Amino acid sequence: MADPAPSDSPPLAHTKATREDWLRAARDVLVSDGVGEVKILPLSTRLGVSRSSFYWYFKSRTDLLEALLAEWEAHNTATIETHCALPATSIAEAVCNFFTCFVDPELFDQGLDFAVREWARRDPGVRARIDSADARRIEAVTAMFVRQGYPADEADARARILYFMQLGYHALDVREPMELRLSRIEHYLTGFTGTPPNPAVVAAFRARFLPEGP
Amino acid sequence: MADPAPSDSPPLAHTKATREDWLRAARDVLVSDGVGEVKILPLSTRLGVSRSSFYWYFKSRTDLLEALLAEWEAHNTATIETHCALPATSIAEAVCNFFTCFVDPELFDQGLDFAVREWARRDPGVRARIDSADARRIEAVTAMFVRQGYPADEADARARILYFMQLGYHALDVREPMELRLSRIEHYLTGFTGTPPNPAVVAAFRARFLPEGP
DNA sequence: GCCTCCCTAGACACAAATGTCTAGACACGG
DNA sequence: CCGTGTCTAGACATTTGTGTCTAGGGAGGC
Repeated sequence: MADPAPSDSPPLAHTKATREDWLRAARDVLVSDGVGEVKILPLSTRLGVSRSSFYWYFKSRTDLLEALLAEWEAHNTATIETHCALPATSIAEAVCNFFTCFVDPELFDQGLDFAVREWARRDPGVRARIDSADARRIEAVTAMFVRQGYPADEADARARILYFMQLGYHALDVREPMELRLSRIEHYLTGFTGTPPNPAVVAAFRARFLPEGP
Repeated sequence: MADPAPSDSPPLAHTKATREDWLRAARDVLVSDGVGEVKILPLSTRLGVSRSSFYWYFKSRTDLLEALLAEWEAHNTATIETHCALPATSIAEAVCNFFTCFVDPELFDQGLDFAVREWARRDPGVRARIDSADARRIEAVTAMFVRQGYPADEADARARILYFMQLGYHALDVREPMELRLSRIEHYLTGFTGTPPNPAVVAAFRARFLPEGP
């Protein structure tokens, strides 16, 4: 995707690695190996380019990392906020909207989120930024429960259970087939909302993520 | 704890850094900075010892890491299993027993658990070991719900919500005063078990972790 | 057809880490 | 009091990473 990338700087023919290439490669390594492994020499090897070309696009390694952080900051939190704000006729439907973020990797990049979280454990600056991101996300989920009629303190507790549980799921790096994952949804919804969900809502959610049924 | 460590090898007077010292220092770095930063040279500096002394106690860096992993494997999962198996007269009490693991850092080392989890993202061997640890833990929590009368499938879903949520809480690295944390406990218990808890159980749990009340 | 601007390669200097080897210090037992 | 076993220091060779500087190649504008 985005191969010709006709954004604003048309990549000259003899440009072997664009700024986006460096960023993408760095992001991949950040996710799979952690900040500590985001190193210029290996990246240059992977891109088949001289190491010194890097310094044309970035001032230093720190500069590259800052760019990655900005990318994360712009994408993930916004996704959660918009999905929590989506109109819903019941709490079950609202929670399903929330789930949607985490089912579609295009919407919420779990790997990136966790890599940044790990990074934050060592870097106070990153820590501060992720703290405010978490606060905004929990606030969005709480507001969702409040809109569906929950009292403020209960909404707060349920928002935390829901958001923390979702993070925990990713912390474990669970890899199970969508069918198994969806099979638990009634019980999950009951647990999260306090009341059994309307079967129609469950069916709609299932249908959205299991296009082909037997 | 275990300061004199009169196990089998009495540390000679001129021994500047014991095997335990190396392990402890390595564990600290693993928790705070990740596997990638567990390096012999910095450890030796921190211990005020020559780098080469390390090779007396350990074959290599890998050897040290394996020792750390064994330590984790022995401690954390066992703690959860025993606490889930504790006798309880209600589900609320049982869940409180589970919570106890995560309130007392002596029982369950959250930092170490997360460091290993992060490590597992890059090392398939570690990944396999943490997978089986997670399976055992979830099994223990599920059994706890089943013993309190929940049907198998509901117990499974509730166990996951509870365990994943707890991990998510640590993933966020939440740092809030115990009082605030305990203030949400009624709602948490209601959410996790499906029914409001007996006030006596809540009071007992609060009293255990807030010794001095106003 | 030449000039300029964007981008790249390669060399230099240097820092940090790993692992190996040799010599030796220190306590304890005979 | 002297050897042996336990631990440590320092030097060597090697690898991998960072950042800087200089020379130059290629595409497009004039």
